[in-house]
Amino acid sequence: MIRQPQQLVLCFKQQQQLQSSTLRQSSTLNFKSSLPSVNGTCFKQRNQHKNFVSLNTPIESPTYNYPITALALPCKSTRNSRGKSPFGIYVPSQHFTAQRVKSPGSMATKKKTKEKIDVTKSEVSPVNLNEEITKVLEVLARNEKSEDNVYKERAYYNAIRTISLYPQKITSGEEAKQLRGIGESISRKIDEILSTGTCEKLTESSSNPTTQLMNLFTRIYGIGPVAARKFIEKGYQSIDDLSKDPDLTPIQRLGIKYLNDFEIPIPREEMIELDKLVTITAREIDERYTVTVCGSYRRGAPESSDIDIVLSHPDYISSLESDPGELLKKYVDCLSEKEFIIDHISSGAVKYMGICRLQDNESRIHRRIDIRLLPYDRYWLGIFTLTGDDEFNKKMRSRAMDLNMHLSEYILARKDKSTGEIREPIEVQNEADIFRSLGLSYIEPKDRSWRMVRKKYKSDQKTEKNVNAAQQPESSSDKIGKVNENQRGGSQQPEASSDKPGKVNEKQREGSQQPEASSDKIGKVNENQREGSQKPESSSDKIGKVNENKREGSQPVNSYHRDWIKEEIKSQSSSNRLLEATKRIFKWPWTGISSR
DNA sequence: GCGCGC
DNA sequence: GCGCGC
Ligand SMILES: [Mn+2]
Ligand SMILES: [Mn+2]
Repeated sequence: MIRQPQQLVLCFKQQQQLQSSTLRQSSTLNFKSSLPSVNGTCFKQRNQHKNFVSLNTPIESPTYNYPITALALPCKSTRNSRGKSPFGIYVPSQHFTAQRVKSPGSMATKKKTKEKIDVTKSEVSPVNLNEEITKVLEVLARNEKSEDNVYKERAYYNAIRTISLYPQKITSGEEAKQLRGIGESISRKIDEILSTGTCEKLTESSSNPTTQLMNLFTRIYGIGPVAARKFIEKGYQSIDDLSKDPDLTPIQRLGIKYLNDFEIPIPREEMIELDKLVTITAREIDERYTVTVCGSYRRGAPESSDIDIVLSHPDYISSLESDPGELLKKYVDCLSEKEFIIDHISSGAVKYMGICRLQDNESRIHRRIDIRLLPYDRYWLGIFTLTGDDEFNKKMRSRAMDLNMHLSEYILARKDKSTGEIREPIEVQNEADIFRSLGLSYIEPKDRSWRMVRKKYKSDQKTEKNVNAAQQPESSSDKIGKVNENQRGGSQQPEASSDKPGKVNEKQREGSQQPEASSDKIGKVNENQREGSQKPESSSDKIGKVNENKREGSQPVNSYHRDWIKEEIKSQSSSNRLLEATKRIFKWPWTGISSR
């Protein structure tokens, strides 16, 4: 029985990121399954946010008459040239893997294409010499984001990163095209920018009212591409129009209310004050709370966009019997009583999102605050994930998949080869354990900002000790003192404090204090640990006070400069091969950027 | 990439 | 399913 081509809807959410090459329109896909073998063409439909696959081969199956919603299953990224099964789809009650067919032609042309230059392989520019170009590309990237074209957005950011590192002023699109991340389309735009200062795509979009409105509306917290489009279809022309809509969700109303404040970055000085407040507040309720401010702040960024807190308590661990209870609520209530938290966006048992403000003076700006309650014994996985950035997390999880493992803030585990089932967790006592299990060299928090565009750098003095730190963030012209704070913070590795969370043993289940670091770490533990203070301590934001804070009995002031041991960089640099391998795996080596 | 809350 | 978080 011959059938018409069937459409499959591919949903890429919550699955391994699919490289744009995998998603390119007209890619031929071949599905091998319990159903007869089929293949189809991948395409994107206008005004649809999903990717479709139309089947070229007719299929006969009981599911034929049903709309088939397909999920892309974990797939090997295309950079894995061993390329087992780069694609898989899931059909309700049917489960089959699929293979992307590489046409012989495309293989041949792939071989023919010239090796692209990796700018990070040689000396990079300390400053962005091509700002004229990257500025335009940044707007184009943001436009694509508003339209929900995440792959195009990423492509632009990749290009921007390359170009901003390029050690010369680019004089032609052809020159730029030699670099990785810049292809036909962007190189053409570069020629346009060089001769006219702008490009057609930009002028076109900035004169297109719909694009402008998309950009405007998606700036509002709680309004994504879908909602924005809906509001535009209703005919709204401004935020004023929008705010009269009865269908606005409470969250979107907050988004409008605080639109201006949310776009003001949080300087690191303020982050440190916020850190102090949230740390002290937890101690006031219960000494056993552990508060760690993560996100860009932990990556050492000079500015942050919000406050990301990992909260942990020995009463909540990753066992079926353990439940989060009111641990998070109690903490949030306390912060609300202090009138620090003033509005709530969402509030669950393990994740809280809200709005806060320091009150010491009227000029304080409203800030976004996120709090995640994570199992005490999974503390380090939580820290790792919540430190990010998102691109870094994706790459790490992708790496885990390549190794047939699963990585999330809750678990690092191997998967069963045949069933794909997640097996028992791999022990994680600190962040270094995660890198080790993934076969990677240790990457410092300050080197984990893989998404954002590099802004300013000062040329670097490479130390033998820290081979990773090819560059350090340049001091933002304002504060000199901040630089030291950042650099020091960057290399500071909060690991394995004497009472660090992460390990649950019998004692702990009874709610007693933490044991010492695991034995395999002892050799690396420095003098800090032997002090055996009750709680992870912290220094204030000034280097001069570090020693002072190391004294036993001093109160933790914030979570950042906690008196944890520094992961021995020496052990990293001793394995230069591992470092080189790590850089190879991720094609974009970390460049020392600290950004939010 | 994976997970939370609505 | 959307929007958000990293
Ligand atoms: Mn953040
Ligand atoms: Mn956040």
